[in-house]
Amino acid sequence: MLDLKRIREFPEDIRTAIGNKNERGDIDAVLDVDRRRREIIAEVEQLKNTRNVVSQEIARAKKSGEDASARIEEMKGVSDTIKQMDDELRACEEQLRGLLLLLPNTCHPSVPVGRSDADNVEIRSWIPEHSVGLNEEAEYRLLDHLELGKKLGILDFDRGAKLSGSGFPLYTGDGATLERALINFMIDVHRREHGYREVFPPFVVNSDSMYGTGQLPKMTEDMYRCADDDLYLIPTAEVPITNMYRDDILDTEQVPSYFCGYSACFRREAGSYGKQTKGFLRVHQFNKVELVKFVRPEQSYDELESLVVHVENILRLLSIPYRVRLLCTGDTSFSSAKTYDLEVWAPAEKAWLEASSCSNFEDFQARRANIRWRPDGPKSKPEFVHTLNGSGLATSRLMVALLENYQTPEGTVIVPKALHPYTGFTVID
RNA sequence: GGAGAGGUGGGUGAGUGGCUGAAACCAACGGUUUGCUAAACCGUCAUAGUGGGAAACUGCUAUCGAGGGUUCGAAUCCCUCCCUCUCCGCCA
Repeated sequence: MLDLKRIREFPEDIRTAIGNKNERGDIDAVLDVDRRRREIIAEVEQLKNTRNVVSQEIARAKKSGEDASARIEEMKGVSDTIKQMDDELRACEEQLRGLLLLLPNTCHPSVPVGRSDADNVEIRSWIPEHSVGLNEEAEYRLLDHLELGKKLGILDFDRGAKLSGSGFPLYTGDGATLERALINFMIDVHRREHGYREVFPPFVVNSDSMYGTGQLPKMTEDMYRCADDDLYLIPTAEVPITNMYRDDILDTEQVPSYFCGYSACFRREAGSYGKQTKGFLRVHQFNKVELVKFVRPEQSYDELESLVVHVENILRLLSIPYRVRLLCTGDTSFSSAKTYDLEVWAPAEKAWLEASSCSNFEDFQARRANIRWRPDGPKSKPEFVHTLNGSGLATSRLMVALLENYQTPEGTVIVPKALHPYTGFTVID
């Protein structure tokens, strides 16, 4: 949610910023409703003041045995008017909130203005020595992850589809173990090396939580919902972890706080059939380790840089080629002010696959979820924190890159060294 | 699923129609005292909206789980909903 005062003060800037994001938002409506709202407030509060004062007089009069019936009669009318105006005010505020919830975050000035993926900017890349197929052809035909999965008996998309539908992967044997190893490995690195506190969140949340991080009201179509209980399956652990502190005021020393957590992630991916749907490239359920930070506003951009480095570190430890891209305004998501994507190289696909997205939301989510802190000790006035998160990382795309990069000419897959303590085996054959 | 209890400020917890934005205690913060630590004492100690002011600050309004009702006036009475806890049943 954007700051209403800021919209009042700089409506043109906001309009431009929203346009740059390929979004729309009715700034005029916001300003109109807000003006109307403040008019009503001025009037109704005057009346309430009168009512309070006169009620005191009535109390006093009654105590001393005077007749107060004239004033009581008068206040009946005042109360009725107040009731009407309160209704009108509530309607205004609901309308205003509805409008504000639909406005996207604005991008940071360092984000390049652009319309699509083509305008994203590569920041850096990292290619380990053993990599094949990035610039040169491999000496043998590379199998893609589907072929490898089938050949090695570690992925069974057909049976996954039988159980749940397409896009619900089934891992079997060493594939299941490898998946679990990846998750544990990543969490351990983040908690041991990078200073994140581990949480294991619920995988379903209520609608307040979904509003808090910005999935609702715009992304309704993309979420699985348990209608009987009005609960939603989380699309990312970002939702429960960020909402841990919804409606809270954090102490000075609680900021910054860093959390990492595993969750299964559920996405309906409505309307995306036909693109890149094979195997792991687009699924309805996947596993992800998420990083979430609650930080001091003035440090949030430094925190974004370190967040990206933490994710990169996982890929380096696994020795998987990747590149970091800064998303342009048009490609930056609704809630984000600045986003870096990390893409892993899949040599058989000959494609970069998005495996992580690291974003600074500034105070956009904090404002929606009402997450504040006291910047300067217990007496100081609460301010909104800045929130950030990044996938650290999603295993589905990572698994594709891992299998394809670590395959041998014989069609087996070497397990990266870093995972050996977690798998207990060093090769999948 | 059945039965019951309860939701008040950072915490505990008083408060059944007006003098209660809310006692008291604890925690926290500032200070006094004190060889040091501790103790004692004094003071401060919610949030939001809206207006005035350059600002420090200040007026008003709202808020005792949420919403509605009764009333001149509601933390307090009535209704609906939500949540938490306990016991029983069922189950991993």
